[in-house]
Amino acid sequence: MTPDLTHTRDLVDRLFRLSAAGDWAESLNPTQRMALAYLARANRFSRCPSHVAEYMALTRGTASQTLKALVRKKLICAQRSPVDGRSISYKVTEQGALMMRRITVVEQVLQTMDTDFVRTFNAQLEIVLRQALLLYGKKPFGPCRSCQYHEKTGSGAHCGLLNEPLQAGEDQQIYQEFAQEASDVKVAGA
Amino acid sequence: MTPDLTHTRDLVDRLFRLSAAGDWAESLNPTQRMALAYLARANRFSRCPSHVAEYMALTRGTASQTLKALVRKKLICAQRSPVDGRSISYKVTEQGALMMRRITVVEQVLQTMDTDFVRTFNAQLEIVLRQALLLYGKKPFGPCRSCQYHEKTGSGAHCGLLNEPLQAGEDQQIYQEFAQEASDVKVAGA
DNA sequence: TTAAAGTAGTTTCGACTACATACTATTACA
DNA sequence: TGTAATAGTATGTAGTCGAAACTACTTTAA
Repeated sequence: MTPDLTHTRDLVDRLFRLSAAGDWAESLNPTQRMALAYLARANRFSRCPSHVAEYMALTRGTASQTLKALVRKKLICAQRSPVDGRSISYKVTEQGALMMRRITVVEQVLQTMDTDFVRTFNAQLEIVLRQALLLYGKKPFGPCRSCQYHEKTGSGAHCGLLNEPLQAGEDQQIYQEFAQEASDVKVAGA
Repeated sequence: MTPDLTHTRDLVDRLFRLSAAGDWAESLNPTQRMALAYLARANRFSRCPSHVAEYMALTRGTASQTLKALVRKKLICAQRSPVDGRSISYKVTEQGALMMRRITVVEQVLQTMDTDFVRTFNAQLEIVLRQALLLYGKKPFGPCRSCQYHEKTGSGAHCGLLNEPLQAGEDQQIYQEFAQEASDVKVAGA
């Protein structure tokens, strides 16, 4: 019997909505929370409005609005790029970082579960998301370190795409220009 | 190494948002789509505003608004209960049913994947969702048929909780008063 | 070298989600 | 028979969301 795909879709929807409803917090709605969480995890090349939009599957206009709301609440602050006059990068403030310490619903649920189970669940979600991104012509994301342009140097690391040296710890952050090595790509259904 | 729970949460969020963005359709936003999909799958005892609210993890007020929007668009219609003067049940119109035929993003993605993979993914999502519902004191849902109050009779089936006979096919629909048998509950991490 | 095309971000508009809160009908129960 | 519980709704505030139009830079190519 083929599985009911509508049911699977339903499960994803409900899990998200349950978590969204539970994570509404004092003046921080699910959208704002996700944008803030992204900024807190993205490296310094990936914190522009268009990156947030791409990551959250929003239009640039919508992302711009949400970012403005976060600035109003002093959870992030804007920094103009010295290189490109059009570009703006957002940085999470201390207040914003503090906000991210709260444990969310999904995390709380997963804490009660077996480590192996979580690992498998994670891997499966990644496969499905990767496939979805592929189907929709969107860029994959990942930690800088596992990008094919990541180069180890004597003292630290270097980005071969932007030709920029990387600071310590930066290679663990999410990177927009991420390009996965072919050998790393997992095959669905394995 | 313990898995990164924040990352898992992120994956759920992104998968949902990607699917939500892709499924925006002519005058039908993701919330309305989900409410309509629920009504299309719920049995006749489970199509009230409060049921929709419970299922979608919304307040009754918000559910009421969304339902009103669907009525405006003639995708559902209201039916007052003859038994309880407070209660209203919504029914999907033909136009609404037609709208539900469209294949959604997640379904499209899963179609490209291995059947066994989808089955496993499904089971895992169910385990996580069940745990989340439990943690938040929410009711589990399921097809009428697998409810502990479901009783087979000679000609068809009967609901032992509401003491109502069930019509043909009705036992495949989603049921709000669902009570799962203890032996059916899957254990996480298996 | 400058005009056209492209890119980054913003603004505005209209429709709507979402919560909280307060409110109106019922219906249940003590 | 009155209070409590339940079902649904209205209202107000905040903010999401896409579409489209717009500003201000940057790249490209003639």
